[in-house]
Amino acid sequence: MPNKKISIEDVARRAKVSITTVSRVINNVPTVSKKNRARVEEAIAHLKFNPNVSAQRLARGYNNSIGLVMPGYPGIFYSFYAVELIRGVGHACESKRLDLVFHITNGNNPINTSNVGGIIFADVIENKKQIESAIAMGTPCLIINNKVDDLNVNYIAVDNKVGGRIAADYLFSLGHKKIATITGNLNTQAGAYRLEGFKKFLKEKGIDLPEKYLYRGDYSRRCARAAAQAFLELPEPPTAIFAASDEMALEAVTVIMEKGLRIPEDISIIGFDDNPACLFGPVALTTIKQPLFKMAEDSVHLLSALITGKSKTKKKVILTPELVVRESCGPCRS
Amino acid sequence: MPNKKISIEDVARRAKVSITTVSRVINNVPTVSKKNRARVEEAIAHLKFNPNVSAQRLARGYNNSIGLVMPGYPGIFYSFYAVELIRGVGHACESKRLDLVFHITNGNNPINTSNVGGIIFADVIENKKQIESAIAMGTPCLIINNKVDDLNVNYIAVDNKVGGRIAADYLFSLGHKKIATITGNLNTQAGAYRLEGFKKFLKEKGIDLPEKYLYRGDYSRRCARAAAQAFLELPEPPTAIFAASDEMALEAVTVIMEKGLRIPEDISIIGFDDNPACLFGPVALTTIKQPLFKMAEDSVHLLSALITGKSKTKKKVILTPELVVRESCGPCRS
DNA sequence: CTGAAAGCGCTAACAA
DNA sequence: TTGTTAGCGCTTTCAG
Repeated sequence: MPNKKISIEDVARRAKVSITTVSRVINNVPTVSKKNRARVEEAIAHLKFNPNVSAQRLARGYNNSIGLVMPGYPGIFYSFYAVELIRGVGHACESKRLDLVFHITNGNNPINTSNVGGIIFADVIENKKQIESAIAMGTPCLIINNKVDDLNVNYIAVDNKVGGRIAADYLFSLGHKKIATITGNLNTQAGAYRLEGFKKFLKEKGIDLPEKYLYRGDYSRRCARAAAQAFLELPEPPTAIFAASDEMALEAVTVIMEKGLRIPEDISIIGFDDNPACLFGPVALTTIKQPLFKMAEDSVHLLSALITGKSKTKKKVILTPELVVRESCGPCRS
Repeated sequence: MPNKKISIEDVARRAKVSITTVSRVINNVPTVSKKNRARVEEAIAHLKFNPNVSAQRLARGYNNSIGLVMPGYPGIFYSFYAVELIRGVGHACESKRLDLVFHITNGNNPINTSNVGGIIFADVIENKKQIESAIAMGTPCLIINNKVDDLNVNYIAVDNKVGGRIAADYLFSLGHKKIATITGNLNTQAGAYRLEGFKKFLKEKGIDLPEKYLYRGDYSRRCARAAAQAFLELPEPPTAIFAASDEMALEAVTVIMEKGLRIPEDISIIGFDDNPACLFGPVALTTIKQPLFKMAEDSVHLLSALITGKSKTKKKVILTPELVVRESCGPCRS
């Protein structure tokens, strides 16, 4: 079960140098003669030597691998959100040659921080103590997509309130007054803030958001379907709908078209995310774009700087989402 | 940048025992007196001690973490396939308290096997040498969803030929003769085998699969859309379509309904995967189910047994996919 | 049931 | 430019 054990010593013996020299070659330390370097490289190649990472980490006293902690609630993996983060963090780690240690958490299992240099928390759901304890251990932490100001921790988040606001603003500018929304999971900050920004703008314009136009969803297609059906059965159906995710918007589109209504002529619909799936289906979806992939990549770079000590101060980055106009919204006709 | 350093020694000091005893407590070695165990546990809790994983691994000479290597071609993360594997492997590792080291590979970057106990390769695309070299290093390897008999390596795969066959059989049993298919990426074994099984069955029944009914896709919605459009424009459109993934099937459904045709009355369609998304949309999708999540979980268990030496022999597991009948296929009417 | 001591494979002063 | 040596924090014989 242990791996074959070709150690730095074997390499040193074959190259007829000290292990220090081998170590220098491994670590690209310049002060090695051309001749010795060549010999060492030959030996490494010949023996198919790979340094023992555990030994390196132990000796160095630090560890540059990155932990990614993903909340494990049902359905999260079917969200564009989760996939983009995994993809972004994964690619960034690969290109920086950092090990990515992936965890799915239920919020309770404590994380042994000793085998990662830092941790990226993808959203915060029921696992604040986890974060607190990681911070207490002195591990650099970074939270994605949640403003967590009370913990004094690094975060990169999108301004979801502004996102909700932009959606409302756009629909309003098109002349809509009867505007409904399918929210995300309101236990997530994203869900709650999008609704908040959305509602606030409407209120400023003197538009009411009655209960019947407010469907509390959870980002799932199931909810979106139920919501859309409910809206359409209303005596006064909305003329526009804001869905807190593209997935939900797409499902609403399907329901609406099943009923024989047209988009955007009869109903306008706007999503959130800028999921590539927006481009497919019967109508290209207008949406609010949030740079998930980039956030994920940036997180790795930032955390990496924190781990290596290149960056010392707490970073709090807020990105602004933007409107992407496609075909699913049109002027209000009624 | 290094973590705070509370070591086993600090714990020993506080508990007034030797570090050996502390080690025993950490590792649940039974031969520790109740009294000492309690003292050590108190000290561990008080000091918030976490064993240094790198030191443990170095001392033990092995490492029970699991590497998951995912091919990095564009679009893979938008597949149900990839997500299910990540989810399944992730959950299994979490429940076995194994570290999961996640890699996205382009096939070239060699993998340093020294920091994982074993590796799961999620499919094999252009990275056979990687696998070979991991095997050569003595690292237990397991391949998901590819029969790779020439490498004498462990695998868990679904029988894709049978899957394709089941699809053809079902459509044929419904009376269809004009059957088209949208294939997956034919560079993947899954894509190629599904087509092969599908074609073979048809041939056995004396049914031809003309070029016009064969669209070489890549699992993307884009392809599916193009394929469906092409089929519908044919002078003699097919009465049934087999799509090599549910995603593609779903997109085809959308296209077909956009044209005003009904499913399954005008065209039957069957997918592959049993993606939960099958249940949504205008018509519940009939599909071929493959147990991706379970395969992923099983992979972890199997690999773990291989790593710890509990299992010695090569395992080659072939799972059979099964038909899931829902609403998208009906009898041939023409 | 307990502890002393010898490494695990590597890095990083320090000396040469 | 090189090599010697002392650890990094833990596990694991081996005595006691």
